[in-house]
Amino acid sequence: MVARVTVLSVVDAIADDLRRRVLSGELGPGEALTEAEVASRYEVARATAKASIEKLVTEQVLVRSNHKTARVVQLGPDDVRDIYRSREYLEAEVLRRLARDRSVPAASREANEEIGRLWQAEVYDVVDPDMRFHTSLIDSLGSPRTSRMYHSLTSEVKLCMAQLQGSQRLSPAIIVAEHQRLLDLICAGRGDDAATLLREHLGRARELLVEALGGTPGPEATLAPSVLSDAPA
Amino acid sequence: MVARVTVLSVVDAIADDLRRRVLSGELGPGEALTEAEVASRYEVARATAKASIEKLVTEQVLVRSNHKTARVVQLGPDDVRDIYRSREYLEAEVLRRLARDRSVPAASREANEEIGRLWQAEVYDVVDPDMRFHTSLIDSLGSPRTSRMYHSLTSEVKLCMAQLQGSQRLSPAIIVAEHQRLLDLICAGRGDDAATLLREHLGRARELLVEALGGTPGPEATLAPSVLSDAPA
DNA sequence: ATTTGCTGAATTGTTCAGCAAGTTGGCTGA
DNA sequence: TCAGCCAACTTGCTGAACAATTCAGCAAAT
Repeated sequence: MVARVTVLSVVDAIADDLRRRVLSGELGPGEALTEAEVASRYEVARATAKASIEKLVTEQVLVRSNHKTARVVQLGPDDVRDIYRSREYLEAEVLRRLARDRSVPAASREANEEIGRLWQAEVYDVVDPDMRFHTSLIDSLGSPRTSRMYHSLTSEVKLCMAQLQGSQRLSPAIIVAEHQRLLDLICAGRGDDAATLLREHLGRARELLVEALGGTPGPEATLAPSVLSDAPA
Repeated sequence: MVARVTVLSVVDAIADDLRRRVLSGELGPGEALTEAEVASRYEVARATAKASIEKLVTEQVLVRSNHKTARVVQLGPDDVRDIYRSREYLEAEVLRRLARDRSVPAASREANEEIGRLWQAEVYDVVDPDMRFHTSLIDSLGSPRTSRMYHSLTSEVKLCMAQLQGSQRLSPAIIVAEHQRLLDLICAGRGDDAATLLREHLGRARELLVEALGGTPGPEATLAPSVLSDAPA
């Protein structure tokens, strides 16, 4: 095994900082970022600033068309629906595969326990460990490309969160219970039921986000949470 | 509908041409591409060449680490397995969704018919319409992000093909039959069976590729092609 | 014989100044 | 009111330059 250290180029370092500022809400949706501004703020040449901006454009953190100045991406209701639909597609099949092998990732268990621990703390931020729960499911497959695809979605989810700070959150109690139920279904080899529960789980979060963004709720009726019950298959 | 023309920047045009040269096999795996070479070949400034190269690096067509010269990516057996596994994950769930709605995309039908048409031609290239068959299944969902994720995989599949020109191909007859069967299963609402057949279909192509790349075949036994029969569910 | 250190060529990372082309927003004149 | 025009700003690209890094080869030291 080769030991690896990461040497950040200036371009990467600036891109990282800009990404952080967008994700933290310091740069709001639609905000303009000219190359000259970035260059002077970080005291680098315009070419360097340009490269950083273009990197974030390919990551979909910024948007820009020819000869126009880059802006922080603005996610609308349709984007949120699409992001969550794509999450469902990928994650559902992963759950089926895990259920087939009855393989419950330890990292997922731990992430869910963490949500449970900070459940009754004064201020809790459930987003981060929640994300870890889902990504650890994906990552447990050991498929770099699948993980990479899912990562591009989670980064957009984080962007959603950043763009509606202060909106009401889902109850951590429900989240923890559903996560646990997902793991149980995997352990029981019930892939279809896990996929169905995942649809409800993600669907609820999605509709909350869509509503918070001012969109009208989707047409699909909330499914009866049949698989949440403990009735044997 | 507004008429749209796409104005390619110089950077994009060069990136497109380099990509074409890699995919056509003109640039073999591991081949070096220095910024100065690209700059002089296309008669542009080095900064422009650099941007083109970096674009292809983010697309995974080229690879490069800090201060090293970019090289055409070399896909090994593990890469091929990972690419096809990821394809399976994404495409299997899409088939289930399509089957749920019994929605058979017209474009997929057409793409498969095209494979059938050039089946007995002197020289046939089945790769392109085959790709179209699969992508049209994904695209029929109308989810930009799902399509984008799948596209990143198909471009790597094309790269595989480019890197082993002359290896034996699968029989077009079998491909057409299995594609048709997939569409039939979708039409019949048998999502699970479609997903299973897809696993076999992609698995066979994958093992052929892995073998051609000198890897040892994977451990999984070939499944009995039960769903290929016409027995009712 | 293997390691170490040096050196020079090649390559990348970044800067700077500048020009052409495109966009934006405000002003003018009908 | 509003189309058209102009000026300021911004991006796309260039060419040259310099610093930092990699790499291969070779000599010296262990």
